Amino acid sequence: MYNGKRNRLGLCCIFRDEDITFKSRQATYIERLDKENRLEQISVTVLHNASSLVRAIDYCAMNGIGCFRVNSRMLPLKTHPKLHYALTDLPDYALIMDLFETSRGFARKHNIRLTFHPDQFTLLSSPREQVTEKSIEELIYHAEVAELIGADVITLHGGGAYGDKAGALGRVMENIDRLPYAVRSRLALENDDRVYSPMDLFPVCEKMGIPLVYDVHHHRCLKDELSIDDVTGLARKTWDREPLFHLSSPKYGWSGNDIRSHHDYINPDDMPESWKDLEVTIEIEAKAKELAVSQLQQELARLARVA
DNA sequence: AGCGGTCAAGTTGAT
DNA sequence: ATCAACTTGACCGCT
Repeated sequence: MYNGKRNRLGLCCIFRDEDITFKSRQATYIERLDKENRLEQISVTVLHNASSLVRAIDYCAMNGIGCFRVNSRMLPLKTHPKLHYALTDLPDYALIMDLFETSRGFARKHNIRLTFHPDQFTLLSSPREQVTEKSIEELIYHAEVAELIGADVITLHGGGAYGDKAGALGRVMENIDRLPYAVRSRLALENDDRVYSPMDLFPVCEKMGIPLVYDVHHHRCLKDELSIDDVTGLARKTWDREPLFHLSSPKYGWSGNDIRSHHDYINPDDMPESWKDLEVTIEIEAKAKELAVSQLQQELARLARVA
């Protein structure tokens, strides 16, 4: 860990300069192949991704990065309605499992926390049962990979409000009760920047025993009556393990007309002072990826020396 | 090799 | 009505 601080910074999904990549496949292309070729193409892609995951964790270990968020497309098209497959169907199944096992062991050895953040199509608030069913399937897929590689968090947003926040959150709670243990034990809810503030989500978190991922940038975009330090304290209490927070800086500054889009780097002033000495994981959502994490590590270390 | 159009999926709010 | 934004641009066909 850098500078003796107890918090750890996390890198999200991809690298900017480092030659570590994750691939995906397009459904329309795969669909045109016959069954054998479909599995072959997907297998090669998954093998590449699993190998990149090992390298990503290694990079984090070598660079004092304590957390890595894993791309949801690790197993591309795994939950596609027509193209879905089982890991055991893949020709490179054994190799892939070896690499996942290596990832898990490596992450544990170097104390690198692994997380997931499923995409915007995964939500538990929709009034449409079909959407909910697909979402639960998607969550089960994430949990399957999470078990294999040893990831402990799957972060979701509240989703839409549909003109009735209380009703939507009611559905979220009902649907959390439908989740299998592998999902539920990893699920966390994150405040977003236009619908659900921390204040909106705390009651759900409390009732359901689900931790809150506190995104301070979103909170600055969508304020409620709670201060940053209020939410920091309340969010920490929702975790029975190390809390997970998110941090980013606005691309055009706080006085720009779009404060929501993310900057390439983090302005250290945007890091809440109270976070600096907490034992928490802070995922860095910045376009420059590993360069942004590295720069923030250095800035924070420098500021700590000055102070 | 490089370029432009396209990509499975949901919802919101700006234009 | 269209589109960008959201946790991440990457893929594919054509030249």
